[in-house]
Amino acid sequence: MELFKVGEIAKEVGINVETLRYYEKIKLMPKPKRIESRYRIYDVSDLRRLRFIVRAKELGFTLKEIHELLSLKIEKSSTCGDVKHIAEHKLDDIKKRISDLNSMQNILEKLIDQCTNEELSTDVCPILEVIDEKFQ
Amino acid sequence: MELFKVGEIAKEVGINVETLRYYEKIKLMPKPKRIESRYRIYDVSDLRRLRFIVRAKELGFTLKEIHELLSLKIEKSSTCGDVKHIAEHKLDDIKKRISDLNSMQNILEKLIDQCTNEELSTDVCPILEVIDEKFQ
DNA sequence: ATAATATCCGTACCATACTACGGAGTCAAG
DNA sequence: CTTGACTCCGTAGTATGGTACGGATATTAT
Repeated sequence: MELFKVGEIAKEVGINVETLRYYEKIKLMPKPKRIESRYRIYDVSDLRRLRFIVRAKELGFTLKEIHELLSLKIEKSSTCGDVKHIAEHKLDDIKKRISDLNSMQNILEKLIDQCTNEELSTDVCPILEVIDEKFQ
Repeated sequence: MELFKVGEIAKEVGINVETLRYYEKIKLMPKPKRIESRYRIYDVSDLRRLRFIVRAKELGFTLKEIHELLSLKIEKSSTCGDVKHIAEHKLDDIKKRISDLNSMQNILEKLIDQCTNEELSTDVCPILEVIDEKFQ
């Protein structure tokens, strides 16, 4: 069983120690076990959770949203409906994000292609075509 | 030709007037024309740009990144290579985002399905499987 | 065994992205 | 023709998500 001190796990995921303490403070990360010296000790499940947090942040989710995503689990039969409801909401949001990112991808590919072919300049913003694809 | 006062265009895209003034201050939005009273007057191209900004923000891009995306245009042949380079970078980032969001989508769909079938509880976080998909 | 490095904690500071305030001028409706 | 809503501007305050500081212990390397 692999264990990490705070500096080790922080380095592993590319954040710094203070940030990890901050995540603990706001309850995004659970309080870890301590050894006699009061040093924090993390295990692989902490590493997994932390990796998710870091990547979800890069994907543009707020810490609050990440917390909600991590809370999506069926703990008692009574909360099953709630979980489903929230998950459907998140799913909807994610589908829209994917769709809009796909539009951006298309535009960027077109733009790169134009650049490659040394086409003549335009004074417009190609990226704004994303909006044209989306609205009307 | 449709024209808007600051309050009208702000309402149209769902931000408030101060935010729009802020975007102008940081040069994310261009300085608009003024009528005699010094009131700002916006047109449809401003609306288009503003809609892009708002959605890109929701997608998790910072205002700086949005500025870069909006600056991606071929103005002189000399900048063509630069534009291509930046666009390729952005494209790469966007592709990775889409891929990870797809993972999340799969997990959420599975979770919703489990909820629908009233399956038994688990004390784990289903969403963390996203990480398992990514790191072998 | 002692120096360098890591961790502890609380608190203060920082950047980004707004949001509110307040006094003055402008415009539109009754 | 005035009253209420809108806009002007600068400046100050707020929320989120960290980052830095600094003195005290703990651990590790030489």
